[in-house]
Amino acid sequence: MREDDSNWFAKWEEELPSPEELTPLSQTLITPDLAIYFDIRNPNSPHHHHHHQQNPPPPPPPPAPSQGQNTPSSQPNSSAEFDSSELGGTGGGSGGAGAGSGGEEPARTLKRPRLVWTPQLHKRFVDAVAHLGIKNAVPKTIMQLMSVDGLTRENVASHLQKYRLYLKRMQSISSGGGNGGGVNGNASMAAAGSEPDLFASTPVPPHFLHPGRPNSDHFLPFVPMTMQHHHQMATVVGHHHPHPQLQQQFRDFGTSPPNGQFEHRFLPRQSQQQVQRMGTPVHGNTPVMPSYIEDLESATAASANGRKVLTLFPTGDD
DNA sequence: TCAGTAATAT
DNA sequence: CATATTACTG
Repeated sequence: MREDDSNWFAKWEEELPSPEELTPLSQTLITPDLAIYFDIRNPNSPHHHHHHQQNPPPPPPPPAPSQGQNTPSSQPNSSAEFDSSELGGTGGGSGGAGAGSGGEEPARTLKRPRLVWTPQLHKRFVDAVAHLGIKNAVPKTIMQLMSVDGLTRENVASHLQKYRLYLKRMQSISSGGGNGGGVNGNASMAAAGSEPDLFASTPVPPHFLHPGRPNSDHFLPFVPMTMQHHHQMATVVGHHHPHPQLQQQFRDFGTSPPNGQFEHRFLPRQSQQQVQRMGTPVHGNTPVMPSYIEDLESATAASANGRKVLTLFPTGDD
Protein backbone atom coordinates (compact mmCIF):
# COMPACT_ATOMS: atom_id res chain seq x y z
CA MET A 1 0.00 0.00 0.00
CA ARG A 2 0.98 3.51 -0.36
CA GLU A 3 1.44 3.98 3.28
CA ASP A 4 4.40 1.82 2.97
CA ASP A 5 5.97 4.54 1.03
CA SER A 6 5.90 6.77 3.97
CA ASN A 7 7.03 4.00 6.08
CA TRP A 8 10.11 3.11 4.21
CA PHE A 9 10.84 6.66 3.64
CA ALA A 10 10.53 7.52 7.24
CA LYS A 11 12.79 4.72 8.07
CA TRP A 12 15.12 5.83 5.46
CA GLU A 13 15.15 9.30 6.77
CA GLU A 14 16.17 7.92 10.02
CA GLU A 15 19.33 6.76 8.58
CA LEU A 16 19.76 9.46 6.07
CA PRO A 17 23.32 10.14 5.42
CA SER A 18 24.97 13.35 5.92
CA PRO A 19 27.74 13.99 8.28
CA GLU A 20 28.18 17.31 9.79
CA GLU A 21 30.77 18.49 7.45
CA LEU A 22 29.45 19.42 4.12
CA THR A 23 31.18 20.35 1.08
CA PRO A 24 30.93 23.19 -1.26
CA LEU A 25 30.16 21.24 -4.26
CA SER A 26 30.42 23.11 -7.42
CA GLN A 27 27.29 23.47 -9.30
CA THR A 28 28.04 20.98 -11.87
CA LEU A 29 25.38 18.72 -13.06
CA ILE A 30 23.73 18.76 -9.77
CA THR A 31 20.86 21.01 -9.47
CA PRO A 32 20.84 23.37 -6.53
CA ASP A 33 17.89 21.68 -5.06
CA LEU A 34 19.70 18.45 -5.01
CA ALA A 35 22.74 20.06 -3.64
CA ILE A 36 20.95 21.59 -0.77
CA TYR A 37 19.11 18.47 -0.13
CA PHE A 38 22.31 16.64 0.11
CA ASP A 39 23.68 19.18 2.40
CA ILE A 40 26.27 20.02 -0.03
CA ARG A 41 27.34 23.38 1.07
CA ASN A 42 30.14 25.12 2.67
CA PRO A 43 29.85 24.83 6.40
CA ASN A 44 32.91 26.87 6.87
CA SER A 45 31.45 29.96 5.45
CA PRO A 46 28.01 30.27 6.78
CA HIS A 47 28.12 33.77 5.59
CA HIS A 48 26.27 34.95 2.63
CA HIS A 49 26.49 32.92 -0.38
CA HIS A 50 29.08 34.32 -2.54
CA HIS A 51 29.51 32.84 -5.85
CA HIS A 52 33.03 32.06 -5.22
CA GLN A 53 34.47 29.90 -7.76
CA GLN A 54 35.65 27.91 -4.82
CA ASN A 55 39.22 27.40 -4.01
CA PRO A 56 41.37 25.53 -6.34
CA PRO A 57 42.86 22.90 -4.18
CA PRO A 58 45.74 21.13 -5.70
CA PRO A 59 44.57 17.71 -6.48
CA PRO A 60 47.54 15.71 -5.47
CA PRO A 61 48.39 16.68 -1.98
CA PRO A 62 51.27 14.47 -1.14
CA PRO A 63 50.47 13.50 2.37
CA ALA A 64 54.00 13.07 3.36
CA PRO A 65 54.62 9.46 2.79
CA SER A 66 56.12 9.07 6.11
CA GLN A 67 54.95 6.10 7.93
CA GLY A 68 52.98 6.65 10.99
CA GLN A 69 50.99 9.54 9.88
CA ASN A 70 48.20 10.39 12.10
CA THR A 71 45.77 13.07 11.54
CA PRO A 72 45.95 15.97 13.83
CA SER A 73 42.69 16.47 15.44
CA SER A 74 42.73 19.94 14.24
CA GLN A 75 40.53 20.16 11.31
CA PRO A 76 38.93 17.34 9.59
CA ASN A 77 40.02 18.18 6.21
CA SER A 78 42.60 17.17 3.87
CA SER A 79 42.16 14.34 1.63
CA ALA A 80 41.64 10.95 2.93
CA GLU A 81 44.63 9.14 4.05
CA PHE A 82 45.72 6.12 2.28
CA ASP A 83 47.77 3.43 3.56
CA SER A 84 50.37 1.94 1.46
CA SER A 85 49.03 -1.29 0.49
CA GLU A 86 51.13 -4.24 0.30
CA LEU A 87 51.91 -5.78 -2.91
CA GLY A 88 49.61 -8.27 -3.50
CA GLY A 89 50.72 -10.62 -5.55
CA THR A 90 48.18 -12.74 -6.82
CA GLY A 91 47.64 -15.60 -5.03
CA GLY A 92 50.81 -16.70 -4.80
CA GLY A 93 52.70 -14.27 -5.40
CA SER A 94 54.72 -13.45 -2.93
CA GLY A 95 56.05 -10.61 -3.11
CA GLY A 96 58.24 -9.22 -3.72
CA ALA A 97 60.91 -8.49 -2.41
CA GLY A 98 62.27 -6.09 -3.92
CA ALA A 99 62.89 -3.41 -2.81
CA GLY A 100 64.85 -1.46 -2.49
CA SER A 101 66.13 1.30 -3.78
CA GLY A 102 66.68 4.40 -2.15
CA GLY A 103 64.21 6.53 -3.70
CA GLU A 104 61.21 4.75 -3.38
CA GLU A 105 57.76 5.49 -2.85
CA PRO A 106 56.44 7.73 -5.39
CA ALA A 107 53.57 8.62 -3.28
CA ARG A 108 51.57 9.15 -6.35
CA THR A 109 51.75 5.80 -7.86
CA LEU A 110 50.47 4.05 -4.87
CA LYS A 111 47.67 1.73 -5.34
CA ARG A 112 44.50 2.71 -3.62
CA PRO A 113 43.55 0.55 -0.70
CA ARG A 114 40.44 -1.43 -0.84
CA LEU A 115 37.46 0.65 -0.18
CA VAL A 116 34.92 -0.73 2.16
CA TRP A 117 31.42 0.18 1.33
CA THR A 118 29.70 0.57 4.58
CA PRO A 119 25.94 0.59 4.74
CA GLN A 120 26.11 4.25 5.41
CA LEU A 121 28.24 4.92 2.46
CA HIS A 122 26.08 2.76 0.32
CA LYS A 123 23.05 4.52 1.63
CA ARG A 124 24.43 7.76 0.52
CA PHE A 125 25.13 6.21 -2.77
CA VAL A 126 21.57 5.06 -3.14
CA ASP A 127 20.32 8.35 -1.95
CA ALA A 128 22.24 10.13 -4.62
CA VAL A 129 21.12 7.76 -7.28
CA ALA A 130 17.56 7.98 -6.15
CA HIS A 131 17.53 11.67 -6.43
CA LEU A 132 19.40 11.79 -9.59
CA GLY A 133 17.34 9.15 -11.21
CA ILE A 134 18.54 6.11 -12.96
CA LYS A 135 18.93 8.09 -16.06
CA ASN A 136 21.16 10.63 -14.54
CA ALA A 137 22.71 8.24 -12.20
CA VAL A 138 26.08 8.26 -13.70
CA PRO A 139 29.18 7.57 -11.76
CA LYS A 140 30.42 11.05 -12.02
CA THR A 141 27.26 12.70 -10.90
CA ILE A 142 26.77 10.27 -8.13
CA MET A 143 30.25 10.71 -6.96
CA GLN A 144 29.87 14.43 -6.95
CA LEU A 145 26.63 14.30 -5.17
CA MET A 146 27.96 12.03 -2.58
CA SER A 147 30.72 14.43 -1.87
CA VAL A 148 32.75 11.84 -0.20
CA ASP A 149 36.34 12.58 -0.07
CA GLY A 150 38.45 9.89 -1.45
CA LEU A 151 35.65 8.42 -3.38
CA THR A 152 36.53 8.26 -6.96
CA ARG A 153 34.59 7.64 -10.07
CA GLU A 154 35.93 4.16 -10.29
CA ASN A 155 34.64 3.35 -6.90
CA VAL A 156 31.22 4.60 -7.65
CA ALA A 157 31.14 3.09 -11.08
CA SER A 158 32.02 -0.25 -9.73
CA HIS A 159 29.52 -0.06 -7.00
CA LEU A 160 26.94 1.30 -9.30
CA GLN A 161 27.37 -1.68 -11.47
CA LYS A 162 26.82 -4.00 -8.62
CA TYR A 163 23.88 -2.04 -7.51
CA ARG A 164 22.28 -2.26 -10.88
CA LEU A 165 22.64 -5.95 -10.92
CA TYR A 166 21.09 -6.08 -7.54
CA LEU A 167 18.14 -4.05 -8.73
CA LYS A 168 17.77 -6.23 -11.73
CA ARG A 169 17.58 -9.25 -9.56
CA MET A 170 14.90 -7.65 -7.54
CA GLN A 171 12.82 -6.77 -10.51
CA SER A 172 12.98 -10.25 -11.80
CA ILE A 173 11.91 -11.65 -8.55
CA SER A 174 9.19 -9.22 -7.79
CA SER A 175 7.96 -9.51 -11.30
CA GLY A 176 7.99 -13.14 -12.07
CA GLY A 177 8.99 -14.56 -8.81
CA GLY A 178 6.21 -15.31 -6.49
CA ASN A 179 7.61 -12.91 -4.12
CA GLY A 180 4.87 -10.87 -2.63
CA GLY A 181 6.20 -7.60 -3.57
CA GLY A 182 8.34 -6.13 -1.02
CA VAL A 183 9.93 -3.52 -3.05
CA ASN A 184 10.48 -1.13 -0.29
CA GLY A 185 10.38 -3.66 2.31
CA ASN A 186 13.71 -5.21 2.10
CA ALA A 187 14.26 -8.24 0.23
CA SER A 188 16.00 -10.34 2.65
CA MET A 189 16.20 -13.20 0.39
CA ALA A 190 19.27 -15.15 0.46
CA ALA A 191 18.98 -16.93 -2.76
CA ALA A 192 21.56 -19.34 -3.86
CA GLY A 193 24.00 -16.54 -3.92
CA SER A 194 24.50 -14.78 -0.75
CA GLU A 195 23.50 -11.27 -1.23
CA PRO A 196 25.19 -9.14 1.26
CA ASP A 197 23.02 -7.33 3.66
CA LEU A 198 24.46 -4.20 2.34
CA PHE A 199 21.98 -3.84 -0.44
CA ALA A 200 19.29 -5.57 1.42
CA SER A 201 19.63 -3.10 4.18
CA THR A 202 19.26 -0.26 1.87
CA PRO A 203 15.79 0.83 1.04
CA VAL A 204 15.33 0.81 -2.63
CA PRO A 205 13.31 3.66 -3.96
CA PRO A 206 10.37 2.47 -5.97
CA HIS A 207 11.48 4.54 -8.86
CA PHE A 208 14.37 2.31 -9.26
CA LEU A 209 12.20 -0.54 -10.22
CA HIS A 210 10.08 1.61 -12.32
CA PRO A 211 11.58 1.69 -15.71
CA GLY A 212 9.86 3.95 -18.06
CA ARG A 213 9.25 6.62 -15.57
CA PRO A 214 11.45 9.61 -15.28
CA ASN A 215 12.57 10.75 -11.99
CA SER A 216 10.48 13.80 -12.05
CA ASP A 217 9.61 12.97 -8.58
CA HIS A 218 10.41 15.94 -6.57
CA PHE A 219 9.76 14.20 -3.39
CA LEU A 220 12.16 15.28 -0.82
CA PRO A 221 10.26 15.65 2.35
CA PHE A 222 13.30 15.80 4.37
CA VAL A 223 12.42 16.11 7.97
CA PRO A 224 14.60 17.76 10.46
CA MET A 225 15.59 15.10 12.83
CA THR A 226 17.41 15.32 16.02
CA MET A 227 20.20 12.96 16.22
CA GLN A 228 23.72 12.98 17.33
CA HIS A 229 26.48 14.30 15.30
CA HIS A 230 29.11 12.19 13.92
CA HIS A 231 31.54 12.30 11.21
CA GLN A 232 33.19 10.17 8.74
CA MET A 233 31.54 7.52 6.79
CA ALA A 234 33.63 5.70 4.36
CA THR A 235 36.24 3.30 5.35
CA VAL A 236 39.32 2.04 3.86
CA VAL A 237 40.89 -1.14 4.79
CA GLY A 238 44.49 -1.30 5.41
CA HIS A 239 46.33 -4.11 3.90
CA HIS A 240 45.93 -7.51 5.17
CA HIS A 241 48.86 -9.68 5.61
CA PRO A 242 48.76 -12.84 3.68
CA HIS A 243 50.82 -14.42 6.28
CA PRO A 244 49.27 -15.01 9.60
CA GLN A 245 52.00 -13.49 11.50
CA LEU A 246 52.82 -10.31 13.13
CA GLN A 247 49.64 -8.55 12.71
CA GLN A 248 49.13 -6.58 15.77
CA GLN A 249 47.93 -3.13 15.78
CA PHE A 250 46.05 -2.49 18.87
CA ARG A 251 48.32 -1.72 21.68
CA ASP A 252 47.63 0.08 24.80
CA PHE A 253 48.48 3.63 24.34
CA GLY A 254 48.67 4.35 27.94
CA THR A 255 46.55 7.17 29.06
CA SER A 256 46.79 9.76 26.43
CA PRO A 257 46.64 8.03 23.17
CA PRO A 258 46.77 10.32 20.29
CA ASN A 259 45.10 7.58 18.46
CA GLY A 260 43.60 8.37 15.15
CA GLN A 261 46.02 6.12 13.56
CA PHE A 262 44.34 3.01 12.47
CA GLU A 263 41.27 3.02 10.42
CA HIS A 264 41.28 5.59 7.78
CA ARG A 265 37.82 6.81 7.27
CA PHE A 266 36.91 8.94 4.41
CA LEU A 267 35.82 12.37 5.19
CA PRO A 268 33.10 14.11 3.47
CA ARG A 269 34.49 15.70 0.49
CA GLN A 270 35.73 19.01 1.45
CA SER A 271 37.35 20.30 -1.56
CA GLN A 272 38.13 18.64 -4.73
CA GLN A 273 38.71 19.79 -8.11
CA GLN A 274 35.97 19.61 -10.56
CA VAL A 275 34.69 22.87 -11.69
CA GLN A 276 33.45 22.08 -15.04
CA ARG A 277 30.54 24.08 -16.13
CA MET A 278 27.75 22.84 -18.19
CA GLY A 279 24.85 24.47 -19.81
CA THR A 280 23.04 24.28 -16.62
CA PRO A 281 22.24 27.67 -15.32
CA VAL A 282 22.01 27.60 -11.64
CA HIS A 283 19.36 29.71 -10.27
CA GLY A 284 19.33 30.83 -6.74
CA ASN A 285 19.15 28.01 -4.37
CA THR A 286 17.02 27.65 -1.38
CA PRO A 287 18.60 28.65 1.84
CA VAL A 288 18.07 25.40 3.50
CA MET A 289 20.58 23.80 5.64
CA PRO A 290 19.38 20.46 6.74
CA SER A 291 21.56 18.76 9.16
CA TYR A 292 21.14 15.13 8.81
CA ILE A 293 23.20 13.08 10.98
CA GLU A 294 24.50 9.72 10.53
CA ASP A 295 25.80 7.78 13.31
CA LEU A 296 28.30 5.18 12.91
CA GLU A 297 30.98 4.18 15.15
CA SER A 298 31.59 0.58 15.35
CA ALA A 299 34.48 -1.49 14.54
CA THR A 300 33.91 -4.78 13.00
CA ALA A 301 36.70 -7.05 12.26
CA ALA A 302 35.99 -9.29 9.44
CA SER A 303 38.16 -12.22 9.44
CA ALA A 304 37.89 -14.53 6.59
CA ASN A 305 40.93 -16.59 6.23
CA GLY A 306 43.91 -14.67 6.71
CA ARG A 307 42.32 -11.57 5.71
CA LYS A 308 41.73 -9.06 8.34
CA VAL A 309 39.77 -6.10 7.41
CA LEU A 310 38.89 -3.42 9.77
CA THR A 311 35.73 -1.75 9.01
CA LEU A 312 33.66 0.35 11.21
CA PHE A 313 30.00 0.32 10.75
CA PRO A 314 26.97 -0.45 12.83
CA THR A 315 26.24 -3.95 11.98
CA GLY A 316 23.16 -3.90 14.03
CA ASP A 317 21.39 -2.02 11.40
CA ASP A 318 18.34 -4.03 10.91
C1' DT B 1 36.20 11.89 -21.82
C1' DC B 2 32.97 9.39 -19.70
C1' DA B 3 29.99 5.30 -19.03
C1' DG B 4 29.21 0.24 -19.22
C1' DT B 5 30.71 -4.42 -19.14
C1' DA B 6 33.95 -8.04 -18.32
C1' DA B 7 37.70 -10.02 -16.21
C1' DT B 8 40.97 -10.08 -12.41
C1' DA B 9 42.91 -9.63 -7.89
C1' DT B 10 42.68 -9.82 -2.97
C1' DC C 1 33.70 -16.84 -1.84
C1' DA C 2 32.53 -12.12 -2.20
C1' DT C 3 33.97 -7.72 -3.05
C1' DA C 4 36.46 -4.20 -5.10
C1' DT C 5 39.79 -3.02 -8.43
C1' DT C 6 41.38 -2.86 -13.11
C1' DA C 7 41.09 -3.23 -18.22
C1' DC C 8 38.80 -2.98 -22.27
C1' DT C 9 35.23 -1.43 -25.12
C1' DG C 10 31.09 1.61 -26.70
